[in-house]
Amino acid sequence: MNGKHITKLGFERKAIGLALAAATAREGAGVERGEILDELRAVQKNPAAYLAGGVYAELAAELGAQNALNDSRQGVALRPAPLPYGVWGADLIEPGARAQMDVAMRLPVTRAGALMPDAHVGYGLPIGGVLATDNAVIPYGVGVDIGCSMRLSVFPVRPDALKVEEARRLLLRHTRFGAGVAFEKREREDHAVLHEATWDSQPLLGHLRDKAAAQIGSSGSGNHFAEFGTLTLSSADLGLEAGTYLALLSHSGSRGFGAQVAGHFTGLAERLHPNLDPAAKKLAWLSLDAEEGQAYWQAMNLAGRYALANHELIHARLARALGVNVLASVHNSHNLAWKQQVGGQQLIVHRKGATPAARGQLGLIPGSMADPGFVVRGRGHADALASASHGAGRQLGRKAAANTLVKKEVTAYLKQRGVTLIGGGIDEAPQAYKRIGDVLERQNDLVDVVAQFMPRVVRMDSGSQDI
DNA sequence: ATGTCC
Repeated sequence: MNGKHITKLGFERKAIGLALAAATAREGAGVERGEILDELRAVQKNPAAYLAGGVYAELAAELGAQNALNDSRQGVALRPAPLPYGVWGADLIEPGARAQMDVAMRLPVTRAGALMPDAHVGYGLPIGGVLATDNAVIPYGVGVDIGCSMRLSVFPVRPDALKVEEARRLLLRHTRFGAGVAFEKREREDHAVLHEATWDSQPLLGHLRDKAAAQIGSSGSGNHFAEFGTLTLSSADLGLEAGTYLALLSHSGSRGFGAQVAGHFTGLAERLHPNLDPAAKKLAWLSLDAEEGQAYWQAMNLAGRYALANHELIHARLARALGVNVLASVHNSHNLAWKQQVGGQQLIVHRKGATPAARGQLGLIPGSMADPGFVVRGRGHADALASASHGAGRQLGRKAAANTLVKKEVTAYLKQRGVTLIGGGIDEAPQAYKRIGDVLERQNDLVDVVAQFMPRVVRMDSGSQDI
């Protein structure tokens, strides 16, 4: 047992020494390390129960004092009722997602919020949730896949000039999917984001730098995809004439790097709020006045830039393989927090599966693997905190989709729309998603449609059950 | 979302 074991449990300042002393005493009494660690966790969870006496009494007293200090500083009581918030497409949103948003609107740090029409249940804040807080950032208000984002490239190529077989070959050769997937050293591509000084600013980031370098330019699993399709512009926009174009659309995030940053900081936030109402446990926040909050903010923004760099490498590789230059491109992050003016005050606006939609801002809202996606322009709706949905949103959870959808029906849906799929799981089937037309209709005061993108050849990771 | 505990 050493200081590393203790600090890993989250003990801080004077509690580190006291925990170490108690652990050493227990070791001397012949207790196994695993059991001692369990005891330390129990003391941490409920210090009051150990105050009366015994080897952990001093530690319990110190933890109690630290908790009281944290509580008085940060305020852990929830409001008795949620602050009011706007809901777009209430008829499309399951009660569980509303209940999660209600809890978020009761946090003492919350000032405003909104729920987008693609909303569904997530960890902590629902997917499709927008939450504005005062000087505090909530790691699970951003989500596990920090910086998850979209990118569209439009090519100077007629859509039918790229044959299905060729598109398949290009995607298979130039994209890489799957949890844990990385590139061998000789295959790796470089990017300026890997050389930022930010990596040296925190031990955690320094530790994750190699993983980030190995995974840059890859696409991950779940709902991530890269697809060739047809972009239709009914009138001139994006610097392009009206017409149809070959385009590439990708959905990708910050891979293992971002996931580990999210896990580290949400754990830290939970430990800093031991007395937070259990209903809001996954909404534990970090104050931006504290070192921890500043460290998360720095790591989160690095993960955001890293995720966008992933897209850049994927698009550059495919454009190179096609032998063309990109005519126009659009990108946006939809899992991130921003400093934003809300009602004359600067707040921290978390978007967890929500597209930034300030007035005039371009964004991308995909439909499903076999339904159209849309290039949109924000209308800057104040009550939506200048946001929109980030897609169609799930109407079936992964398990429900795997249990209820039939492979034959999914294949028929793809065939009917002329979509070729590489990989993809039944849990990502179009039928597992809300109808994108319904979702767009519910937010026509949040965004205007600029162009439509119909997928033709789609690559995803293989899910639990293939299609 | 991630090889599901740095």
